[in-house]
Amino acid sequence: MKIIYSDGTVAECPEEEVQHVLKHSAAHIMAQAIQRLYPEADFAYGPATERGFYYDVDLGETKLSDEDLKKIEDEMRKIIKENIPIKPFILDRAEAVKLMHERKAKYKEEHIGDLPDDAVISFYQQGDYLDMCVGPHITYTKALKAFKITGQSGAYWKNDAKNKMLTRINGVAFRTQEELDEYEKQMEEARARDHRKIGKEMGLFMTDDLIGKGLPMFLPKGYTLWQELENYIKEKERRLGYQHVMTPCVGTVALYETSGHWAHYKANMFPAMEVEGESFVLRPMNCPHHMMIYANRPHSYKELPIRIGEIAHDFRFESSGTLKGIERGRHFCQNDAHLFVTPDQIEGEVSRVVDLIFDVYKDFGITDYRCVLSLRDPADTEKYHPDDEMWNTAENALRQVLNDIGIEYTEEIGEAAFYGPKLDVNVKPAVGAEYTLSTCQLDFCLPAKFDLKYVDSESNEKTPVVLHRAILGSLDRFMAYIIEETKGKFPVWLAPLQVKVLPVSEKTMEYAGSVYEAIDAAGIRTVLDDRNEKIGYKIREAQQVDRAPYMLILGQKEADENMVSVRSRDTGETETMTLDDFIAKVKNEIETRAH
RNA sequence: GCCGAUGUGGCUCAAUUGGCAGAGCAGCUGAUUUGUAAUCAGCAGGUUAUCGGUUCGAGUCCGAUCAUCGGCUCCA
Repeated sequence: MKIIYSDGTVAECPEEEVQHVLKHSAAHIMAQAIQRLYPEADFAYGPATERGFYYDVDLGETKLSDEDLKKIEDEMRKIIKENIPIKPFILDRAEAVKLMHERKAKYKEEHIGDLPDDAVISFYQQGDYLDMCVGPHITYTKALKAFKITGQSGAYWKNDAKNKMLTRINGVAFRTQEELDEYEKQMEEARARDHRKIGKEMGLFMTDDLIGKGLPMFLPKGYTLWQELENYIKEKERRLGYQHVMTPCVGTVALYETSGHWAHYKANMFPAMEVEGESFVLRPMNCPHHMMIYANRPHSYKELPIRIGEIAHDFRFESSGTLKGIERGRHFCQNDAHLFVTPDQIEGEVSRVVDLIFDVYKDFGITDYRCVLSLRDPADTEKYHPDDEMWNTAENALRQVLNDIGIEYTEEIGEAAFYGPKLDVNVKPAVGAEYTLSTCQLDFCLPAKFDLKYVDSESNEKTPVVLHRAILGSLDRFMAYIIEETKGKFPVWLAPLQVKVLPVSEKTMEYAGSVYEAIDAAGIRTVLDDRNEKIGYKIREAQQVDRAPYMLILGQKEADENMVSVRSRDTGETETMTLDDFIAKVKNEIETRAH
């Protein structure tokens, strides 16, 4: 595939650039189609992205329907068929501003103003369509062979909620129709493993308008899984010297004024409740509670680090548009802990937290994640606690530790908590945008606000440093993630139903009943399907709906030989063994948390 | 919150230009006694999200509200 650079050079496109150039040129072809259909359209940004491409357009009062998107798609096909040549040219800044001004391209004109002084300002002409763009692009429109408009949404100009909302039209582009078909197949599979769909199918959780939006409820099967996660992580933490506590979900406004949440986090909190002249809030996080537990009595340096953990219920007033099943609700349970350490314990403790994160990921087979060092945006004085020296110390310390541990990470500005920088571990869901699973935050701020102290070896009072960390993040979100990763086919230790006992007919019901009793008595989660149905019917439900790791097929043969036929959910194969061997096998898989 | 779309039994979906709200699965009852991904028959199940409007007549058209979905901003 030939491409043309902004200086007019034509060259064969490097293999690794092909997708990107196709997507970007598709965005231009789409823009041309939009311009033909909506001559008043003013174009903002139209880049290629990881998933596809989009163009942000100001359409004035015009609103697009799905049919309008189809019309744009049809117009794109016409443009491709016309096989229009794509030619670049370069202007100096004054000429570029003048041209954009003449064409009433006010977003492009503003964009020129944002470019550095030495920027080369290039344009691509594509028939009657002109776009300011660095390129490169395909040389003729016919080189775009496969694309699709996937939808529209709103998007703020320059990603800032204070700016005007533009219409973002999204699309995907590929080399061939086959690649496009493959993409659509993948999208369908992703939708099939969406935790909201599987959660409903399996009866893991529910929501109800009368309960309230963003407030999912865990049903018996979902709560079983939940409890396994809770027990798992608390046991891990206990062995690492964590002490678990329980604290209330409501606190005084004064508590959050002390912590600084009231100043920096109020927009994400449910409003205060006035009771008997006092103001209370549902807590958005439990850090202040743990600070007060530390402050409950004096501490010697010999006690540190002190590690306070809690499976903590928190409530956040999330924007309605951001709620998503159990991945993001207005109530959730953090796997939270606060580590109170001396300055020279920071590196060791951060390192232990990082080890714990990856140890847990290994247990769950999580391999697809991304580490981010989240820093403050110094310009955002509203969001962040104002103390440059504190921030510099904390950010440098955390960066230093990460470098010493030797993990790979990228730095992102403006992603820190209001009180300190964090290491975030991010993952991608089946549908939607990346989110944070685990986090480890370094905090020099809250301990000072709460005037926390310890006595050092020279009898001087010192302020401890606090690490905030969540390994499973929130249990809700972590559950959403493993539902999607496993498609509901949980490993035995997590499966809400571990063994389903299926008698072939009522003739073997009594034998099946005794097998069921023995499995149940062994502490394995089991159900006896005593319905008068054919074995194929029972298997189908156990496999497809319950997703039970093991099914026991019990007919006359098994009853006569006093054996069980074990059907595996994952292989579909059957093995005959004694009941004792089967129970031992399952218990072993539970204990070792086999994948 | 913002932009757009959607909302019909528990679930998945039908219902032509506005003209009698229907099917499959699940549930219940009965028959069948079954060998590795759906046995047959019958029964029951709905104020079409809610409220209002247009109309002789509204699931369908209009308005408001609520919820959900795809994004944006934000976030564990």
